[in-house]
Amino acid sequence: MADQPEKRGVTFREIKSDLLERIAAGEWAADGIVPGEVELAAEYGCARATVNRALRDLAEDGVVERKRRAGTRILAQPVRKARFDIPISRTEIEATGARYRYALVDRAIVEAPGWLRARLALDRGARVLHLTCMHYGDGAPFQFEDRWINLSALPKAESQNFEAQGPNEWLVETVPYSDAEIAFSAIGASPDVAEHLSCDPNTPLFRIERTTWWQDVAITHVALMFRPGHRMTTRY
Amino acid sequence: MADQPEKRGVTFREIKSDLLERIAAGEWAADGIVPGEVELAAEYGCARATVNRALRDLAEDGVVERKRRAGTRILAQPVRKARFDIPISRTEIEATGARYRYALVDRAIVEAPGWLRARLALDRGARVLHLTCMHYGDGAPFQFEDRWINLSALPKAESQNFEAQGPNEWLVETVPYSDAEIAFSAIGASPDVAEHLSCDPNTPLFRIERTTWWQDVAITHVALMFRPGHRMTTRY
DNA sequence: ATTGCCTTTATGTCTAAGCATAATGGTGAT
DNA sequence: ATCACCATTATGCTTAGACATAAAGGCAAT
Repeated sequence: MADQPEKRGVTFREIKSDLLERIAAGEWAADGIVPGEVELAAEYGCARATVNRALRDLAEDGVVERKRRAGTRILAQPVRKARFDIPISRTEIEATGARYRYALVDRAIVEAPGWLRARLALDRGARVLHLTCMHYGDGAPFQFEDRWINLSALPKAESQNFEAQGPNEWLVETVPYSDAEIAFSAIGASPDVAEHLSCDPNTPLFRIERTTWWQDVAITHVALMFRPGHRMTTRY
Repeated sequence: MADQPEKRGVTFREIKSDLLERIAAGEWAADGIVPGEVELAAEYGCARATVNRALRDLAEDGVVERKRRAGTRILAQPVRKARFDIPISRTEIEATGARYRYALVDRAIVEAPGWLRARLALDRGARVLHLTCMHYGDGAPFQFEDRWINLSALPKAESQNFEAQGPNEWLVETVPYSDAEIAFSAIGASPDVAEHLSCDPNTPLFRIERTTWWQDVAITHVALMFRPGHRMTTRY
């Protein structure tokens, strides 16, 4: 049923898509366990590493689940995994061909409010830099940024005025590769945000919140509110 | 600078995180090109395949970009890639420990409206199945589902009444592995949706829209409106 | 100057073989 | 019966070597 006796080896892509078809056809639906790598390699007439690569790919796509010794199990209800690019606002705007403009709205050094202390695991009385900024595309409001930077983790931020360059870009340059937690949600525009985005208060806005760590110490927390009607899209 | 002369081989994970550190430290920031695989393999004292695995992983994470012959380039403004699990509502609700309940609100076979024809590339006068459903967690409204199914692509759907099983689960069983486009946005609750989600009209709701194809023919389009305050979270 | 071809080169992938590791299931002692 | 330990086994990872392929850059003919 799956026989590719090419002289040149079978590719892991071929194996992957063949396996996908066979899974979709329900070939192993019974107990949900796929034959072992050795068996599949024999069947496809290739090395085990090639089957391994195909199965590893399928596992990354969320089609199967692999556990040592237990074998490769087909997920009954595949958890499809969508991938999103998280661009910085300049890139996102310029990708549409629009002219990007940045503006600092407000800058203040304050004691971290309770909700932020909890979120970033800060000490009582920790000082944070609070920035609010606007990002425009072709002059029209695109995104409102409400950012908090942990000054004890990133004292350099205190000497930045963020008038010319947005904190997002500065942070990407300064702390480029960090861990992050990201959350998507909807929120009504507060009067202040509504003003900046030129919309009515309580207009539903798409919001991204992101908390960023570097080696387990919290660096920054940001809420990004997009102009009304913004859609974030991907294919998978 | 990077010297792991262990007797047992260096792992690709070690190489990956070491490379990340070196990239973050700006070691090759100048022209943005990382040494070739052979060179790195010599430096780490491991096989090229191991370096390859590490670099491939970094490329998948959006840290570097790899091109044949051209080498491995560090992305100046790394497009970080977040991965989201797209669960079906039953799974999502049961994962919180809540009791799941499904209800069909409405079912009708209609001519596809213009916006849907455009989106799914349907012929004029194409018939579609329009379903609206509710998903509850511990009796409380969780998600409102507004689904359209292309009957010419999936005639089997017509004989389903969807009273006991939601269309999402049925589709996952029936057309398991398909292509999809997904979009996140915010929208105000329509009076109808507000009623079902027990909230006020115009309450900001997080919305997921998904269009699904199987072999280039559109199967279904769905809009999922979540209860107020819903957050969709991931780490990366 | 432009076009087309050819060489070089770095990544992409496959093979064959081996050791590592985690989970399972059985065995034996208490 | 219970629990600690050990053997088994499927996946996870590394090695060393080879061929494939795409892209860059140079060379040559137009």
